[in-house]
Amino acid sequence: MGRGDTLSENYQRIWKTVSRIPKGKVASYGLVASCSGLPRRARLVGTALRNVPPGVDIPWYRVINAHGRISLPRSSGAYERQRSLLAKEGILLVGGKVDLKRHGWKKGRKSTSARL
DNA sequence: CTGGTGACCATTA
DNA sequence: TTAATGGCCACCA
Repeated sequence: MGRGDTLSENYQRIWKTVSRIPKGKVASYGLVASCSGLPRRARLVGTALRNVPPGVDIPWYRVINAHGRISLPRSSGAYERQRSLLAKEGILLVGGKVDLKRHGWKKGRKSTSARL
């Protein structure tokens, strides 16, 4: 079987990584790229999320930019939709940004000590 | 083919 | 804080 880096395979890896982001957590495009074996390919993550097939359930809204901001036009309905879906999981935008210290996804880190 | 654009990012000024 | 720059590269006119 052809294993390599075709565009569709890269999308598959990206979608799989995004599906692993726990509820209540968020990850940056760059982190998703790295975790998918595609370092420095943050832009591809944006493209992959834009191309998620209809009907496929992927938590695309848990992906935001490295500054903790939503990477969609403020005036668009898409922005409000993402903000709403995040809020439903307890992730609120404070000053237009997500508190990454609290909601940033860290692979294999125990959430023992609670940060207030 | 070329050039512009974009759900990005780190660095520099 | 904002702005510019270079890297990355799929996609489209």
